[in-house]
Amino acid sequence: MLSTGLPQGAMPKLERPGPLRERVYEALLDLIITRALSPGQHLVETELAGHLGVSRQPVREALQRLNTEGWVDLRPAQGAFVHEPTEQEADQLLVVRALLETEAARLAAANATGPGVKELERLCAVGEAAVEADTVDEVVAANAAFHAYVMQLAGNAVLTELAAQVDRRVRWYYTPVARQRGAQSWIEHRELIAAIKGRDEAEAQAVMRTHTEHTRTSYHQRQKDDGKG
Amino acid sequence: MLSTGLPQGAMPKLERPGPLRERVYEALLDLIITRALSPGQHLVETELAGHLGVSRQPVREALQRLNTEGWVDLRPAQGAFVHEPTEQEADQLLVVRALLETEAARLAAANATGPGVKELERLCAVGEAAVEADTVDEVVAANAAFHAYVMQLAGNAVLTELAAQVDRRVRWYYTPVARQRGAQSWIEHRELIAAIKGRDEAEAQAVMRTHTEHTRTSYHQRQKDDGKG
DNA sequence: ACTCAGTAGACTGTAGACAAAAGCCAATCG
DNA sequence: CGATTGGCTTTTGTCTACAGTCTACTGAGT
Repeated sequence: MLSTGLPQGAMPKLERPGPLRERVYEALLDLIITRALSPGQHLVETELAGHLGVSRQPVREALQRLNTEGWVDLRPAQGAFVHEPTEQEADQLLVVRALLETEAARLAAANATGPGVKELERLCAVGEAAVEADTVDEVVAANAAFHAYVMQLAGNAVLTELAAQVDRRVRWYYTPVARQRGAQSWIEHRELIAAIKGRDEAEAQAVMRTHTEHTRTSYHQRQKDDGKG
Repeated sequence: MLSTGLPQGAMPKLERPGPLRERVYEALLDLIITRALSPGQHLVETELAGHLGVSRQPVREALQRLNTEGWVDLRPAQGAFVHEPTEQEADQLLVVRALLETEAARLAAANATGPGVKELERLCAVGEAAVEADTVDEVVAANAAFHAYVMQLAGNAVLTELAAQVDRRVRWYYTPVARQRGAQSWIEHRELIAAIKGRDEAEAQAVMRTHTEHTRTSYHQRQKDDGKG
């Protein structure tokens, strides 16, 4: 029992810098996602280390983790290259993402609670406001938050972990498309909330499948537009 | 053009040792799966390094990869501990595995080819022979090979990658159970082959779902049996 | 007898140095 | 003129050393 009488909530959780490799990992991942490092680019350990002000070791560890997660390709005795996404791979990622999200929607409907639905509605409102304001970054963020919360409601940590990885990579390919179907997307989110609220697993599953399928179609449409533009 | 007249097929592909971290990774993973390293055990870098005859660095890199894949827990400034599987986590893994395998079955049915079905039948025969001979290790291996080939027929590399990871972890929990339902399992495999051969996506999906569900039930049954002892 | 401070040990986290492998370019020979 | 071989440069792969941090034990004080 603590006898200090310190207010529990006020503990500032004094920030530990945490392992360097973590921060290097996040820094590099950010650089890749924002296209500051373009696909196919050769990443030299000493350069990155010097640029980030650390030694080679944390850089190496970060690169290896990025390798296992598919962000960079690590060719033996030659170095790290930013992964080059292919059309085929993008499609496969979308298929898997659809699968995981659909299952999450079903489980969310099965486990739905009052507060959970309430939070979903709040997140949805945030997203709709962002669409109204036409602020792309916030729309993307709100979309991610909404899907993440559905995933959380599913209550399956393994599923969540996998979906997080797949989602980030999908979003890497998909960011330019986000704007195109802003409004329609949030209408479908509303439908999903209704299904979850009614604890209708089949309906939630169907809605999410349609939703992700629309995203996939939108992506392919974008590809065609780029081709002719 | 090679003018040396060397026989092309006879090139022994002289084995490159490959990166040390890879071999350390495989060695450690093997030790974990075979329970030579028991769950919760504290892994000391210097010990492992000395025991394997290498320096700490490759060991570190291997441990970090094992960490991202969920085999060990890496507590900061304290070291690596072999992950301790919980009942809940096992169930969640089985759910995800069922999901991935079911989708693979559907895709395999969609993409089925003559040679592919033929190979499935061959693998199934191998498995049935192993069951007949009652050689546990071979049954497990044949089962893994069969499911891996179904996955390959699905033709989705991302799905394959994820399923491989999940499968290995499931099998870690599940190995002691494998023996119990040897025969029934291969009957269901035959049903799956029939569905794929007929290119009936819905049927393949349903069969695989039932199949994985049986595995899950079997696992829980085993848990109860262990409990009563 | 119990609690708490102080201290010593062990292990990880990070940095720097050395050695080996792969790619590249130029010079040489057919 | 083309192909090959040799050396050179660059980059990774590995090892050793040092500093920071956490844990556990010991000993005194209440």
